[in-house]
Amino acid sequence: MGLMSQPRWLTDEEQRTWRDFSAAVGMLKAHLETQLQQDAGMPHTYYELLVVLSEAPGQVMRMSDLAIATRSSRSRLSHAIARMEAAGWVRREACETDKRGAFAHLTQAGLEALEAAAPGHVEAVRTSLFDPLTPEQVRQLGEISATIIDQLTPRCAAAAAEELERLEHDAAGT
Amino acid sequence: MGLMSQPRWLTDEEQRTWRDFSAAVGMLKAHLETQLQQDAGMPHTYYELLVVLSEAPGQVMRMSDLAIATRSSRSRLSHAIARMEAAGWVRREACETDKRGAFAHLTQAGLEALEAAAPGHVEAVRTSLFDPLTPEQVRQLGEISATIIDQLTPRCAAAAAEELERLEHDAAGT
DNA sequence: GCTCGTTGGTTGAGCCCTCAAGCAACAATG
DNA sequence: CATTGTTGCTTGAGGGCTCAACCAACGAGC
Repeated sequence: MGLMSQPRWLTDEEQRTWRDFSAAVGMLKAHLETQLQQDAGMPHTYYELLVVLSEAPGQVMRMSDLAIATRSSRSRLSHAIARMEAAGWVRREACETDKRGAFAHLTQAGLEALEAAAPGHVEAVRTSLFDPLTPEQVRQLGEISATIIDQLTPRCAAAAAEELERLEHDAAGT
Repeated sequence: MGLMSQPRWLTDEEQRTWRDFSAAVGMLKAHLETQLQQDAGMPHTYYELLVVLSEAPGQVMRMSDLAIATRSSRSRLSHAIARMEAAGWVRREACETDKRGAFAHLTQAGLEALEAAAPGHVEAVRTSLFDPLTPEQVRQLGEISATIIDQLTPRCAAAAAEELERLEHDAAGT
């Protein structure tokens, strides 16, 4: 966009939609966050970590992979795993083949914490999101979400593509 | 729900929708947050405070009203206004009629900060949300959001409705 | 007037996050 | 090898949020 271009302001309709959407997302997030915090004593991000870890073969993942899978920064993951290790839900393990690496290993206590937390959380998602929406709306929400993801992914995709191209170019140059 | 009732797990379809929705919201939020932080040096919540304040007559609001209007806790607002006052965007003013009360007054610098931040933020909302969606999808998103808000409002709505009714009743009583 | 509950607002501790810096182990190059 | 850059992960500082505790000012009842 040009430096001096007029900003394309939102129409009243769009503004109303945007505010409702913001409010809905905020309320939903707050609702799920407090439910999980009160009933299971963990923030939602930790719950997601437990879910992803529990689905991994052997309940073990490289820190880096876990970060990517949960769209988390390395730093955040490091802090989070530190706290979850203190809670006894997870154990760090060294990597033999690459001594920089570290594994996060879901413990039995972690699995139990997840299993205790899951039903309440799913129920909350159901009652606050899926139950009030019609099946058609659920479908629409899925498509809308996919579109937004597509729109926002380019940066990573571009970086990845660029990376790939650079590698291929380097390879071609040799 | 009964104590021992089987949790109503999500179907694969629902699970996919939920994960996409979570991802979309997370990415959108992160995108807007970093845009605003980098271009205007403020978090999104502060931006919202500036917007609401700027729309108030005289650019002044009671702390309490501002908290309600932005769906913020009193505590959060207090901390936020403290920081925004330090940034020179807002000034606290005492209330004469109720000496407990406090006003938040948007300063000229605050208004300018908002006007500087707005175009970039709106553009970001456009390009990441409204542009990629069809008008029909925008309409759908509005309805979906309204439904979610309805579902999650009961607590506040009950209080607000009660308040309104009380006020009307008082007026009728005179 | 005094008490007692409520209301408006602030404060401090603690948690989660981000950002930038740091460090050790690897990998490629000369 | 030695060097240089990169990768995998950690750390510390600082910001924003919540929660509970707090305080002052109001207001209703005796």
